[in-house]
Parts: sequence; structure tokens; C-alpha cells
Amino acid sequence: MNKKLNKRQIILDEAAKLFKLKGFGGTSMRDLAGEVGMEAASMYNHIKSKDEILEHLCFHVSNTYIAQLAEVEQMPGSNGDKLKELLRWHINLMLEDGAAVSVANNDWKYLTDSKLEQFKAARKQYEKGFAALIENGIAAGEFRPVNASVALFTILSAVRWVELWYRPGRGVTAQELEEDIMAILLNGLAKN
Amino acid sequence: MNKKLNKRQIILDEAAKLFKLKGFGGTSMRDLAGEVGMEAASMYNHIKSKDEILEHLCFHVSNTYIAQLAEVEQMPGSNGDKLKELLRWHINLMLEDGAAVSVANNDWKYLTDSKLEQFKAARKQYEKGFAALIENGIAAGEFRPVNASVALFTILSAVRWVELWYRPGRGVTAQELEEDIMAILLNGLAKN
DNA sequence: ATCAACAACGAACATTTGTTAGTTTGATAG
DNA sequence: CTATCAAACTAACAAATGTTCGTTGTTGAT
Repeated sequence: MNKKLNKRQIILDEAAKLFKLKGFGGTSMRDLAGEVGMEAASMYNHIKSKDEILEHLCFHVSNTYIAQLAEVEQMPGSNGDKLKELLRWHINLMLEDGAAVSVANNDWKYLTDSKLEQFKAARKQYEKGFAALIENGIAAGEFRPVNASVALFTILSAVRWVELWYRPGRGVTAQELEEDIMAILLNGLAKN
Repeated sequence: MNKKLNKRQIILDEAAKLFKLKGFGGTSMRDLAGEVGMEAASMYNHIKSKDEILEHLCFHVSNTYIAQLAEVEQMPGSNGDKLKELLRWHINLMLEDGAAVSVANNDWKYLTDSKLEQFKAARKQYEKGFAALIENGIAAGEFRPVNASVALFTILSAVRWVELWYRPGRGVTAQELEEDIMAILLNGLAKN
């Protein structure tokens, strides 16, 4: 049974890479099977359907997001500290699990019916919590008085392309990346 | 002949909307035809193929980008002024022609072979010019000394989601949007 | 040695896809 | 009225897609 979970995980991991590279619609089950090293039909011993793969990847990410938000909310410290921590976490997640995050960012729209609604709800929940953090910071005088939604999306989307662009050993270190992104966004939001 | 160009334009516009909504792979020619108000086969009197539609949308955007960059480069003023102008232009393009920009941002990977290379080259050219602008600003002491590539992608991707999120009349005005995004990014990049 | 469970396979399926061919319609110019 | 020509239609195509079925090894416990 250990082996079964293992093969399933391989399929999921490989799917994340392929979906990121060619998109959900652009990746056939035969493509994926080729990458995994078996026939397409064989994969159905480990997964239920192509949709299930997408669901797993998307909700794995959204669950992680929400869990991390809850953790940061309970942290001691100023709103600026919390935002900093969340931002740092986002960047690192991109560096560590970028393929899955990319799929959740780009291919969630191919989720089916109820799962789609579920995912959108999860995303909205995360965004609401994140926006509240910014609003609190503005109310406390820590942040520049901008529209919280605008700040939220500016920050979230700024982080998104780390994964599409960053390649280790290509002139920029991971630490430099983290520092510079955070410098721009946190100073941008800081009052004066 | 006027009418022919018109119908073609309708198809292209509707395709941009659908591709943005459901992705290139998720949109069938029959879907598109339904939206346009004719049979799928009839569209081939106006367009050459589904790929041609994608190519048109992508290169229309990349050409606009490059033209605008050239214009800004010739502008008088500091690097900060130029960056500000380019940023403002980006935001407005998102508000005016967001569907096409979305397609160029998300579905360019489905371009075929030589067109794909061509598009990547165009994008690289734009990024290089944009990065040079930032580097000049840093060298001139206008901007905080961050890695230019990191700054570039932070800015470019921050702008990307305007289109996915912004809906007129939903609490935030276009002007507020523009002001706040620019405030965060320009202050973030500004020295001190 | 036997049995059961699992995991891989080849073949086939029903659909959907982009696209082509041939035909009909409808407006316009002579 | 008729010839013309673009633009729409119906029908069909071959290819690709996700998935199912029945079979065949393979493994581990009894």
C-alpha cells in the first residue's frame, strides 16, 4: 500500500509539471503516462480521472494557503510583521512547490461545477483574510492609506511570477529574490 | 469588403473574451461560433484557423507593447517619469483591451513552433528594454538598488491581475486603481 | 502450491475536436 | 431578369481525447 501511494504521488507530481508547462487542456493522459512511464490506462489504477488530478492539485494549494493564513493571524507582532511573514512564506512556497501553485493559479478554471465553486469560495476566503490584515495595518497607521483590495492583488500577483521566471543559478539567488521583492512591496505599502 | 473585416474583427474580439474565460484549449470552434452567431464552418470564410486567431491576438499585444516602449524611451524626463508613464499605460491597456492582454499573458504557450519562438523573442525584447529603464534609474540614483529583473517582474506581474479582478462599479474606480497601484510600486522602488 | 489482490497492458469505446467539401442563400451590378 | 460572388449552411472527415474492459503477469500471505 506504500507503493500505491508512491505511484499516485509520482503521477500527481508529474501532472503538476506538465500542466504548468502545457496547461491542463494541452496535456493529454497519454502525455502524462509517457512521462510517468506507463500506459494511460494503467494510471487509472491509481487515480480516478484527469479531473481528480486537477482537483487534488488545486485544493492542495488552497488548503495550504488557508492554513498558513490562520497561522499568521495567530502570530504575535504588528500587521507589518504578519504581512512580511506571509509574503516571505508565499515566495518560498513558489520556490519549493511552484508547479502545483502554478496549476492552482492558472488551471483552476477547468475545475468542474461544484468543485469550481468550492475552489472559488476558498480563494475568496483567503483573499478576505489577507485583505483584513492590510486594512488593520492601515487603520493602525502602519500602512499607506490605499484601497485594501488593490494592495492585496498587487501583492499577490507580484508574487505569482516568481515561478514562471526564476531559475536557480541564473544570476539571482533565492535570498536576493526574496529580499528585493519584499523591499519593493513592503516599502511601497509603508507609510512614507 | 468593409463587412468582411468587420465580421473578422467580431470573431477575434469574441475569441479574446472566450479564450480569457475558458482558455485556448477550453474553447472550441463551435463554442466560439455560437457566441459569434454562426456555424463553426462559416467562420473559415473570415479566418484561416484557430491557431491564426491565437497568433493574431498574441502578436497584436506584443506589437503594441514594443511600440509603446519605443515611444516612452524617446520621451524627455527622468527614468522615474518614464517608468510612471509606462506603468500608467499598462494599467490603462488592461482596462481597455484586457481580454486580448489576458490571452497574450496566459495562452501564448499554445502558439505553434516558429510563432512561439517569435513571440518569446518579442517578449524578451520588451523585458530587456523595460529592465534597462530600471537599471538606468538605479544608476542615476533615482531608484532603490534592487536587482533590475526582480523589480521588472514584480511590476509587470503586479499589473497583470487588474484584468482578472477589476470590475467597473465594484467599489473601486479606475482612477483609484491606477493611483494606488502606482503609489505602491513607485514608492516601493523609490530611494527611501 | 494456492489463492487473492494488485498493477500493468492492449484494444476498443463514444465524444469531441479542427477542418474541408459541396451546396444554398442573398444581395448587388449589368 | 440574370449573372456573380461572398458568406452562410449541412454533412462529413480523420485525428485525438478520456476512459472502460478483459486479460495477463507479479507479489505476498496462507
